[in-house]
Amino acid sequence: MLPGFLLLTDTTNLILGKEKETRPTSLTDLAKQLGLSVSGVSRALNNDSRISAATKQRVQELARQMNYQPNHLAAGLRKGKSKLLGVIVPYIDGRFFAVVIKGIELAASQAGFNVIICQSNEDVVHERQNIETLLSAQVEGILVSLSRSTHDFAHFEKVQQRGIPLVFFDRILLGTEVNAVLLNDYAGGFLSTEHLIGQGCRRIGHFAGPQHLGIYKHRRQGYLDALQKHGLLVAEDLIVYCDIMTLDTGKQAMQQLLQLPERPDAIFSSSDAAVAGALQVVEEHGLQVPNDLALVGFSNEMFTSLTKPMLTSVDQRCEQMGEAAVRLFLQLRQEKGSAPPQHVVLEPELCVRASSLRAT
Amino acid sequence: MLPGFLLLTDTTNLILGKEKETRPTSLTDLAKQLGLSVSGVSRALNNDSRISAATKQRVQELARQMNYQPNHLAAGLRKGKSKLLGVIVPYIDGRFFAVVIKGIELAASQAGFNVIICQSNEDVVHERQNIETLLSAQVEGILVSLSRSTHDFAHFEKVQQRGIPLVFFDRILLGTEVNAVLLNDYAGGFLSTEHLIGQGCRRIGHFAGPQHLGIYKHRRQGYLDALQKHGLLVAEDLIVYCDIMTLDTGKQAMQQLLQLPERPDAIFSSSDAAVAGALQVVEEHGLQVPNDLALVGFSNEMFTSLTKPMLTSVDQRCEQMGEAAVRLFLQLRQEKGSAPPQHVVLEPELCVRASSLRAT
DNA sequence: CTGAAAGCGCTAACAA
DNA sequence: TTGTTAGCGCTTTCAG
Repeated sequence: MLPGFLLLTDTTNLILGKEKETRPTSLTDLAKQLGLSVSGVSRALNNDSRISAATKQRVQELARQMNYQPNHLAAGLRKGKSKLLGVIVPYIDGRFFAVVIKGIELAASQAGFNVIICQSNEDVVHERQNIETLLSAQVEGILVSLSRSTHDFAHFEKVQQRGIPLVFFDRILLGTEVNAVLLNDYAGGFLSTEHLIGQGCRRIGHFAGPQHLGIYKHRRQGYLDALQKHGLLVAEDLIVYCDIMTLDTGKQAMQQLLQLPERPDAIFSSSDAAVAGALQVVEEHGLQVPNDLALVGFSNEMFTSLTKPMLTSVDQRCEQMGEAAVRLFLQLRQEKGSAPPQHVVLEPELCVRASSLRAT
Repeated sequence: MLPGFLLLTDTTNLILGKEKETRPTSLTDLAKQLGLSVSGVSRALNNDSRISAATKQRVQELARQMNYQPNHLAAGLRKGKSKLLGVIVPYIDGRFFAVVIKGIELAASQAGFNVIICQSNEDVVHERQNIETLLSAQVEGILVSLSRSTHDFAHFEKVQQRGIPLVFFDRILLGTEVNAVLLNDYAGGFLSTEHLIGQGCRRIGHFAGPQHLGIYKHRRQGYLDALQKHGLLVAEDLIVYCDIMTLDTGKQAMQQLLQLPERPDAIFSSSDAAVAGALQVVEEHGLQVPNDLALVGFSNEMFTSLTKPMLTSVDQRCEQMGEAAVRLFLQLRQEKGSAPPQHVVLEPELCVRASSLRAT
């Protein structure tokens, strides 16, 4: 065994205080000390207009001294407002959702909300359970990105009936009228493809994701329309449909396209991971990226700058998406559910890197 | 009284329901409907031993029908238990914390806890504020990974005084006795360095992080001890201290070491990002990895499998760390703060890849 | 086996 | 300007 543990517990100036288990100070405690009523104290602390500056002073002074901490549970119960915001994501590791959540937490805390995070693990059963959990926690709103296995809407109706604002982001169900923050995935597909065409590519392949999810469907449509606009033929055999988009499925997809009698000279992939896999396969075949075959991915993952060549990719504005979702929630809360559902659409940015920049 | 209950059982295929804003069903509502007392209903739902199976049946039946949702705020207020667990991390994007949080959320939800996430943004001022927020939210415990700018402990004492379990993970302050879940960073440094020595490297450089953080200090110590054990000289000019560890600081550090009269033949870096930067620089200098210069990073980031050559790295058991932190919290809650502070230490795993595997 | 009543800590009518 | 009172929804004694 290595001798390293000792280092972990070296100098100790005894900080852990188990002296006195103090119950948190309550309004009642303060009131007693001051010879005031609880409501008076409450008002003083909430800076109510009709309380003398002098008493406010006194109260706030003592509150600080006695280390008073308001009890949000109690206030929430009374006011019917928990100041809690629920978030459901398929998973939390992975850059996209992590950054979206960063944006959510930032915007929410600015508005005085705490954020409760749930993961559905891409499983609709979990997702249903998450909804229950969040409703029990009395959240004032729910932000959701759907699990991959969600095909119906029933469990969200309960939320709507309660009049709790519900905002979807990124992943929504096609054919539902809901409030949502979305990336313009169509534009992402269109721009990427047009960029490749501009680089002189003529046989552009596509790695497509599951088409019941709007994001993948739209990326594909953008791709198709760009081809059409520039008078290029759409060849269905150049499109590979992947159920999930990973490094490995990207490899397989690339293998498949390289078998074709006439191989593609570019790929627009709906995922960065898949395109990273493709890169490996292409090089194994002795082809040059980007000159023999150009690559564009989607999501602008961190690793796109670490491969060689670096990968061109579409940035999804993750952090803005989180912020926008919170803003939409705050707005819905004002409107008390009277407005029709709306979509906030963010525009993607094409980050051009070496994998699609041909020598001219 | 609202006549709205009936609507709840209506078949509604309207997707956006703005028909009727129904107040959530309460215990009182159920009690009235059943001709029972609230306490009876409460007991039935909590499966209390001294209630007839028959009534339990009846109650639970109606509860489901009326879509009853327990109010955790109210229960929490009454019982003094919120079933909320607070988490403070420096930031949430970046694989390490994201995965730790995944582990936390998983373990916590299994124990019936909801997780409130806060980001300190590496700022001690934020961190203090996060503590206030979480205390107000009446969390039953707090899991923290310190911000980079935290050098004192004052804001945590308040938490201890309240008797709220406090568990640190990964980043702790040296010289404090606290409950913590840690990686054996020392072993990580030791194993990495020994591995490089085993590959025939003799001048091994090190990218060191800020030494007031235990993690970086221990990694460096492991490195030093491994050198010593194998009779290699420690050269201080082979160690570069980086304030933050990014791709760019890694590049700079590598530049610096390549200027030396006698350049290193390996690097053990405290960070993957930095070692990825180093890789780029090394290749610009026309050197071969790993034969001219071998590389080992730390954290086992996803991109370590995407560079060429792939990067050897130390896996930190992120998900286990999250789980372990929750378990420790649950245990402390049982013990009511009578036990001395303890450290749970997880063993790292060296994931050997091409960047450190020399041809034999 | 079940009911009545008290109260968690806070806010907001209504009084004074 | 302050106090009184009631109650948010739930659990939990204490009595039946």
